[in-house]
Amino acid sequence: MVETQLYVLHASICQTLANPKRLEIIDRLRKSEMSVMQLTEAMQISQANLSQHLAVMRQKGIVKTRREGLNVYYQLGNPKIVQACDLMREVLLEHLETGAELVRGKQEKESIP
Amino acid sequence: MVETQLYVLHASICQTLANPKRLEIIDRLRKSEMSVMQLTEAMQISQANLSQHLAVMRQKGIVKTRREGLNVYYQLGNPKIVQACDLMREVLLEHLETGAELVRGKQEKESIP
DNA sequence: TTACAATATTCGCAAATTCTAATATCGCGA
DNA sequence: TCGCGATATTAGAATTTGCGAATATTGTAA
Repeated sequence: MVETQLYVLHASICQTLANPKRLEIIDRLRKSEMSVMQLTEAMQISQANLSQHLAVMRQKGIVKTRREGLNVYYQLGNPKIVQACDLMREVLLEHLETGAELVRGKQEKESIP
Repeated sequence: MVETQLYVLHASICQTLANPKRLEIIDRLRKSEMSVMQLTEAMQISQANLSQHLAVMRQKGIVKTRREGLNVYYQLGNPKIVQACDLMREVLLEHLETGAELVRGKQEKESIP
């Protein structure tokens, strides 16, 4: 089944977005491109770790790069990424509204009727 | 930082979508609601495992349930989920077009310039 | 060519995920 | 109440992921 392969690839895209630091990177890059150094300074994260996250996103086409001397500038690879992230954030916020527990550590499970 | 917490929650939504089986479930539910039994028969997966996946998605508000006698019917909890999935699939397909390696196991890394 | 700054990669380990097997719960009819 | 079908939960092993530490690469200027 070719469908199965698509789900696997699709899941790997989601997996790439499934990290708070990477989401913050995306959020910062939506305003403008940034160099690795700029990102390192803006975020609380080591340069090596940042570079790892960027590599993961690069391989999935989520960000793309432009070199300028010693610096490498990262930008979003596809505007649809931002749209998808915004949609997911809306889903999150709507879910928080109808059951405002999650915000402060209460992990009350959603019950079945 | 309240932002950080949001990124963590957002990442957990993405994590929930980061599984091929769960994406297939979402894809099946977009057409119509289905009972656990119907899903079990339609997908190649054990009932226990399916139930686990459904529980994960339930807790994140991605699916919701309706009971009818012994059967529990699942449906999507928010139409925006489908939109987000479609967008991510477009990103995936566009990325595959510009570098058609991934499809057949060649994991050539995206290089920096 | 050498040195240095910016960035990337590799390695090893703790923590998180996923799956199967086994068990539990829930609703209904006899 | 008892038994059964549908669904849910738990436990444990195997795999994957995230991160720090160390090291490598790349581009530039002296």
